[in-house]
Amino acid sequence: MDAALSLRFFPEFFLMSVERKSLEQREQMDDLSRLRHSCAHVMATAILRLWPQAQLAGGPPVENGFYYDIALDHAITPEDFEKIEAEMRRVVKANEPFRKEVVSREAAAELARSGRLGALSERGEPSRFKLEMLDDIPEGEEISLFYNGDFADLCAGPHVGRTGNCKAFKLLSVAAAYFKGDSSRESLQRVYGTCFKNSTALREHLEKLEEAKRRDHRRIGREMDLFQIDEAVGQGLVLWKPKGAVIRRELQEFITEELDRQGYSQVFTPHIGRLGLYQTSGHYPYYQESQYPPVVTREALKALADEGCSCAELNNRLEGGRVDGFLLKPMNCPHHIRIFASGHHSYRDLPVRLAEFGTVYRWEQSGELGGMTRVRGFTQDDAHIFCTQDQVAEEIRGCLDLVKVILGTLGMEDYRVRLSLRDPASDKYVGDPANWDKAEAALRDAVSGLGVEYTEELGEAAFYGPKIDFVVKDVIGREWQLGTVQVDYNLPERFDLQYVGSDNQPHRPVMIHRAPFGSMERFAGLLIEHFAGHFPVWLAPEQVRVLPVSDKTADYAGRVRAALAEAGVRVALDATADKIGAKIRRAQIDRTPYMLVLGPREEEEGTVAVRHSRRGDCGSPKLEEFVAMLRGEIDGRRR
RNA sequence: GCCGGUGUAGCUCAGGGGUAGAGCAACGCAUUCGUAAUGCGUAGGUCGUCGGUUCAAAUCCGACCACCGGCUCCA
Repeated sequence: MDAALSLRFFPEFFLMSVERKSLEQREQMDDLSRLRHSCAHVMATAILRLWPQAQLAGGPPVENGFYYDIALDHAITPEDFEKIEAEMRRVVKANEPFRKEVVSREAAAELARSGRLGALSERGEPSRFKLEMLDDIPEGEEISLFYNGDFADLCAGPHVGRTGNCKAFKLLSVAAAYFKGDSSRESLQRVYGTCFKNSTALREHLEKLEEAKRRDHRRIGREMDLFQIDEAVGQGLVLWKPKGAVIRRELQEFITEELDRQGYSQVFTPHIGRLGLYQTSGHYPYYQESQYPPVVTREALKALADEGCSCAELNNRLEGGRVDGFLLKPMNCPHHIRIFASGHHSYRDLPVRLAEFGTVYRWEQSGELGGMTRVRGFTQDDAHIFCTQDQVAEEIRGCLDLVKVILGTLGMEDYRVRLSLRDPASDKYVGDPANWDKAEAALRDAVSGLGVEYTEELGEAAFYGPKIDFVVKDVIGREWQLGTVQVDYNLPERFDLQYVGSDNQPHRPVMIHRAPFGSMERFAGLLIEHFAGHFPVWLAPEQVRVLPVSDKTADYAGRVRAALAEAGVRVALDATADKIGAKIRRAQIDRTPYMLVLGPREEEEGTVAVRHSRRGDCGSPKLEEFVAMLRGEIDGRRR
């Protein structure tokens, strides 16, 4: 439900592994994917030479490489990589041709039963995964095998000509993956590797991975002292430290200005709400798994104790929502809805737009937590719009404009837009189908007017309404949902919301959930990576650092610092006895955008020697000129 | 939650059954210096936690916790 601002995550490799490609798509598979797919076979060949009993599942190419899923009693570790790679090099050197053979379903099944598929020879054990994968191939589709040397695999291809083409490869990691992505099935070892046309391209890719590590928001967050996640406080709970808090404050001010411009009303609501509120909304008890357990009142606890209620019974009643208490809010909409519901509304009052930086809590699985992008408590730049069906289109346009302005100002242009529509064949959706048609048309209309590419995904809508998501990639290529705009026909119904129309009759308003950042935590994390910590001046925790060349200009440096502070600039003074080179190096490492080098020359002329952390030497303007220039850059939120 | 890996000073890391190591950062002293590291010195750690084996555990074993990668999930 709400989803409003659900933080969704679609690993591309997962999609690729479960999607069945059409024949045409396979034909079009680009050269690099083909090469990587072949390299996966080379790796499988090598692994089977080392461990002939290995059972292979699937081994497709993925965005930056390939993997192969393997069941094996020996746990493959990075220490094995060298051994496997050495064996792979032998396979490559042998330059075996990839040979395709189209076979009947029965012939393939026979080979799988004899253990010959995904193997170097017949084995005592059947190729159990291949057998099942064979069953998944639709009737009528061609069934083909690929051979290289002794290795035979069930595979639709296509492949490169010979193993000798896979020259530049490297194994990267090993991880677990469930067979067919089903957590109730066997857990397999997934060995990841990458392959390029030549060693130069491979080296460049590996350097890119190293660079990505340096940009990782967890690393930069620590280096720049922006935030921490403290074991003593709790997993997935972010502490914004003073410097990180500056960034968040600036972002919130920025968005608040935009909201004021667009006619939003700001509200504040508490972090908790009564269980009944969430029973009305439908979030409790159905989504208990992803919530912190309720805060039960003393009275309720005492009554249960007096009754001699057992722990098991208490658990039952809690799960059934039969114990009174409060919930840490998993979303903000119910609170906002109650504000809307507190008064009568004429159609003339609509739309009502209630905005809040609202902090919500969700019990994410421990294995899913990480950095700022997946946490258990986060603040959404949330708002709920209550409007008539006729106003939906216009409101959606406004929401998208907002997202676009925000991402544009920050220069985050590398996102994709996903339009999630209902599955016409399903009947799980609430609301009038005619209204759905209108809402979907309005969303499509708005998003196509945005001037960015988008994909329509049927069946991806929430049951309560269609939505638009802005998805960006982090530094290691994982996709994260940021901004979202969602239409909701469900909650107005559940809370029996009404307004009086021009016909003097009660009508049901439509709700729109939207959050341009998604959450402050996730957004800040991705922003850190986007800028590699080199924030534009308006966001930088420390905007200017004053660097006297020696103690002789300490007084002048002090006056410059004071003048800047007076002008509302976040400025620091490096009064250490270090040489100027060391001071510059330190400011550079701290990613302070502007450094002012002040020596006798500047003091005499009333100037400042300006150095920018990325642009280098920017000349020596008069102090007043620099202040004016800086204020313009800050106030204009220029990048 | 699942599989695997990791956990030694604030950070990056070495070491490894017998008194805990380096570089950077911090602190002190000297240096007063012009665009990415001045020199010398000082201080800093129950080696993630708990338990076991041992004369002796940071080191070996087990459990737990946290982090990293992936899987699953994500109203």
